[in-house]
Amino acid sequence: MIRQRHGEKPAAATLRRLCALYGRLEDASSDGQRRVTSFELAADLGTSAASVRRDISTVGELGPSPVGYEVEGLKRLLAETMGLGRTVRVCVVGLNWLGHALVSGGSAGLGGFQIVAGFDSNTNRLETTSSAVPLFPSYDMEQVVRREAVEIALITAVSQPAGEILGRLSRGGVRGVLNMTGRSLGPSPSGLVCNSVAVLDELRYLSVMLRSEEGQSR
Amino acid sequence: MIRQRHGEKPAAATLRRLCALYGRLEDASSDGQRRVTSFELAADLGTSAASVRRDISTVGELGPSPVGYEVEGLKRLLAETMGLGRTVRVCVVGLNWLGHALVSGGSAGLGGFQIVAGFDSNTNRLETTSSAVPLFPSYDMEQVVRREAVEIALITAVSQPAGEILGRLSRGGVRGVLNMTGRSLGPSPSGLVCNSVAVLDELRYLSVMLRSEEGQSR
DNA sequence: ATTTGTGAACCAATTCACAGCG
DNA sequence: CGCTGTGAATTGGTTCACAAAT
Repeated sequence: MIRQRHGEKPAAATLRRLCALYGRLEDASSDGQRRVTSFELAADLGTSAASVRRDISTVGELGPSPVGYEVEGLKRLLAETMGLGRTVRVCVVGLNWLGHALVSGGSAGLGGFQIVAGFDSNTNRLETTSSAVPLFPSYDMEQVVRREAVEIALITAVSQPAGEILGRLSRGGVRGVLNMTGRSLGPSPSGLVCNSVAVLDELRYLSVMLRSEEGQSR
Repeated sequence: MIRQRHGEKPAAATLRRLCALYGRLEDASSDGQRRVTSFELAADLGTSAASVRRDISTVGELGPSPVGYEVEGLKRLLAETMGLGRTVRVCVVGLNWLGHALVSGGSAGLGGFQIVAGFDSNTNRLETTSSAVPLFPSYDMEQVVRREAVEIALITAVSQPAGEILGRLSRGGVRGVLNMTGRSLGPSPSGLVCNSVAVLDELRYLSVMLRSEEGQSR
């Protein structure tokens, strides 16, 4: 009972939330949950129920019923329309504390994203780092990512010229980059999509929210 | 030449961007940069110059000049109006790969946020973990965070009842939580602000963006 | 010449409120 | 009843375009 939907592509903000929703469904699924209402999902995701329903409706519909969404069905619908669910090969660039943690943890807790290589320009560090995945010096990056068919790079640190690194990745066939350095990487080569997650910015935002609700009830 | 601004409080989206902007200014400052234009900032932050100017104008103004913003002045303005710049004491809850990396790295790279304690309910792990900060069992959480005056908790993992952990933190005086577990923590006790950063969701979003620009030019 | 600050116009996204259904 | 799906209304956010300043 999955009806695919009208051609209107979902807006950016909606896509982002649908990704979070998909994650929540994986959890619910592995917890053995069968059905889930828009209200429960909204509470978990920190949105409104109306928003959850609206988001889902942009991508398909599962038939109105007074009983909520069927977890597996909804998960499958999202996986199909958004191309999720398959395994994606990723690499880690920069073996500082974060990069080190990622490669030593292997791909545990990374869902369908599989770490297949780690890079650092400091060759000493390549030897002293314990890792669950093979490590390479940065000058081999282009060849290794091509050979290993890496789709996405997690960048945790860059020494000096970020453009150089992005170039190597792009030429090696990488198409997406997640910038975790907290600093700008400069302009991306065309064909390379670049996102960023900045823990530090998030902490700052949290701290200003605390400051601004100093006095009042809520 | 800092004129403080009208009482209209900045919108949420704007505040978030201003936090990122503040980070960029710290970088520029330590790189010895003197002045910076809205165009440069926009390129670094991935927004438009108009948006940068609008954001800044919600918080004050530094007098129009054909020469850009003075880095130190703007940084100071943001620090004052948003309460940034001071040192904030934080703790780490859960010593999995990420928590371990955070406590062993000390507060390096965390800007003005200082890690003062780590917690885990597994007492074995407390002994086997190398750390730059003192570690405690979870049942001491309430007392330790009170004693150490912790303002914000970074949660990297929870064993079973998340509500229990949030309760201890809140009773101990913690006012903000950054959820890095990738899973919902359930309802927060009142008075506890909870944000989340989900690397996995970000990776998913990146992967759907790649899929959806498979065929076309841009 | 350039770059800021800002009305005004525009576009996007969220919420409201309710019809429809099991 | 309780829950979904969705027009309509509303709120929020971004861009445009230009006056002011230097």
